[in-house]
Amino acid sequence: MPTKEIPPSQALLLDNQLCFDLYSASLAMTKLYKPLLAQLGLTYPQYVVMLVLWEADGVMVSDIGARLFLDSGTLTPLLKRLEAAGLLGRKRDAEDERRVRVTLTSNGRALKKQAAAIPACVAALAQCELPEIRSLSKGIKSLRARLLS
Amino acid sequence: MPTKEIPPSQALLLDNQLCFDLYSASLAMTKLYKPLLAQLGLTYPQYVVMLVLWEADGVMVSDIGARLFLDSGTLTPLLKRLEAAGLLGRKRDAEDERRVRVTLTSNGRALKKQAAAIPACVAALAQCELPEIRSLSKGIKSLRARLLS
DNA sequence: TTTTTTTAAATTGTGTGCAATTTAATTGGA
DNA sequence: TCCAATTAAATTGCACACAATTTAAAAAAA
Repeated sequence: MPTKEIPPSQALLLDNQLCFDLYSASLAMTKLYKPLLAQLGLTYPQYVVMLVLWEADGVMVSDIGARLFLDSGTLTPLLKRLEAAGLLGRKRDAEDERRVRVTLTSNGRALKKQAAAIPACVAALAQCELPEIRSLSKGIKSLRARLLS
Repeated sequence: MPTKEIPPSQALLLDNQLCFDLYSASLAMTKLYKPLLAQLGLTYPQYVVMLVLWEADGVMVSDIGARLFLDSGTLTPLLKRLEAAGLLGRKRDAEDERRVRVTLTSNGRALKKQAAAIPACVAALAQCELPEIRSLSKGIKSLRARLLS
């Protein structure tokens, strides 16, 4: 069985880099989403921010960052674009003026209905069955947890 | 067994998006590589370009793009930075002046020795055993092939 | 209470990704 | 042969990611 160590001569082969599998598959996934999200006027990172807000509206920028593993340097300009698009509002918290609370507008909430069809559409385009998705998802989440620890 | 379809009410939950697992794990992986690659003066995308060239030197920009699924809009400025760093040279092909051939310098070839330790180092930091890496890699490569088809 | 430290966002600067366009060279017909 | 498609890089413009710094506010310490 192929469980031997990788010889040094093959350690740097591109095809042996799990990092590149993740990197290239993530970019390929984003390309698949692009035409679907374009119909909603969203980029992929904007879409995942909307996913967070559709689950829990009225959260702080830092809460979104903790959920998505992104910092304010990424989120602040992205949230400003979503605000300019009329999908959400940003307001300093009265309790703690350091924090900024993000709240969906009615347009932002309404967009969820249009997004509802996307996951099934992507699974179909990717020719993915549910068991494979579950298995891959579990393995990648487990890896991610160790990468971030 | 948990093989039932996902109900519509859960289809948009962030934790059910394989795309986000890939996206966040890829970014986490890049963060793990960053301090290691900083010692070589490389970013992560620059590193994968060097992996390609260490396998096959003297290839065209389009060959690198085909291998990495990246276009000239991404590669041209990246290759210019690697050229400015003294790791490679870019020269118009005499056979076909549209094409640009990329060739490692002696410094670029020498850097491979310093990079040799990186894969094992990453696997250790990620607390990854070889069977898990192989299994994940196989599953993600298979998915990527369908995403790009 | 006053000062120091910590914290949350925002800002700045660099390096990707990629769509769309441009430039220049090659190819493939009329 | 000449000229219209095609092709390979480069260029332009926009949107991330993220390190490093800044700003302002809250919390902790002296």
